[in-house]
Amino acid sequence: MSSIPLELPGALVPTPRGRPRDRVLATASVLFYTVGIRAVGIDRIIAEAGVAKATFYHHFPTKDALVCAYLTDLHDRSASAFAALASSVEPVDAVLALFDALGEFTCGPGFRGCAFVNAAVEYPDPASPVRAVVADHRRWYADAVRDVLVAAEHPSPDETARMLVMLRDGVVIGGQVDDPAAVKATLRAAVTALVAA
Amino acid sequence: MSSIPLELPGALVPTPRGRPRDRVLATASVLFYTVGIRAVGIDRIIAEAGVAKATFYHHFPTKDALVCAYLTDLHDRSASAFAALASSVEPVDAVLALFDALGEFTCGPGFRGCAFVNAAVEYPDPASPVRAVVADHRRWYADAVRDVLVAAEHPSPDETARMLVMLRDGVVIGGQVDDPAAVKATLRAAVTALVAA
DNA sequence: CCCAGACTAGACAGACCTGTCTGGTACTTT
DNA sequence: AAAGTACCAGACAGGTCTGTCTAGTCTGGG
Repeated sequence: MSSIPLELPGALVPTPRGRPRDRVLATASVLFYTVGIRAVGIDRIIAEAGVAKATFYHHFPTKDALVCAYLTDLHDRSASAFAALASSVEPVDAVLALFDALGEFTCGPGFRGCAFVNAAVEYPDPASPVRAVVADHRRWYADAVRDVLVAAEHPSPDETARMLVMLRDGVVIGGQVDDPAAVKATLRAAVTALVAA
Repeated sequence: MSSIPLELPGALVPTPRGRPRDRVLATASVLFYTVGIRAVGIDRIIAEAGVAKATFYHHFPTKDALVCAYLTDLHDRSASAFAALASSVEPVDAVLALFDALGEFTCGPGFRGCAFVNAAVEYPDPASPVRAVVADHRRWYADAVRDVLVAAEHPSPDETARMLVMLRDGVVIGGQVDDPAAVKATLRAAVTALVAA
């Protein structure tokens, strides 16, 4: 999920400087997103963050806790970006603006899909704490899209929001696995079709 | 991808009996899909398949080769199921029938999303052989949906097919991460909206 | 000054990973 | 009968994983 820009850690957390905990989180965010969560070990994270292992385990009790912190941090920044973009345009234009931004985002350098979906794939157990963070994020996103439609006085905001969430997921997967430019080209027609329905 | 039933190995390959190579492939298919590819080691696969390690490496040179075989096998069965379903109804009804089946599929027991998308998430490098199998499958699926629309004499089969692929990806993700029943309920409205557009 | 807490470096345990290799059994084909 | 092949069991190598632990350094507040 996370819908809009600010989902890509690499583009947002380029500073590996600061306090050790922040360095770990920033380094882990980039590595988890670009390489995968299971594919990155603690040793690599602490080496690239320039932090001792004991310091890492002082701030994060387990690797899974770091994964949760990574996703929670990303959610906070995504929600801020969403709110900023949605409030910067007229309510009627907000949906199109948000999905235009999504199309640009998927075509950006280093795009590797939705960090939350990817995390869910790597954590198949729905009872996992990581999945709880993912579920929270997805609930927020669905509600946020619905609120935008309500503000635009759309006649059926609930069902349309659910369809737009589906579309967003499809765009993110297509941009990750297929050709992002082709996905972006198809996106606008699909949005207008669903909003008009 | 893989659109329709027959993507879930567990429901299709319940027989761990047969020749050793088939036992390995059947066991690996279930484990890869339900637990994840990186999360399952060779030792577990050969133990559950009842096969010696040397026999495994006699049939599959590496684990990645087994992953490719798993996806290729799944693609073959998915394509057969797709063709069977598409040819069993009138061309005009084929799209709805296919997406109805998809909705049922996502609500089925043990549904864990699209095996090809999940594999792509676990193999971030687009140059990986696994990603090549995934890309082939996705090309096939997009073409197959387009062909169905052409047979139904849809006025814009190409763009509509691209939108329907997006929708399919969204449905699969939603069914995997959110509530499958809710996704299924939204699906039909989205299909009709996109096909009518 | 003193001391608590954050930090560093790095060894260590115990488990797991992929892939190789040895040695032996059983079946099938020539 | 002989040979080749498919299969079995399991040790082994070399590496990686998470997480713990020891031991020592640095810094800021009282």
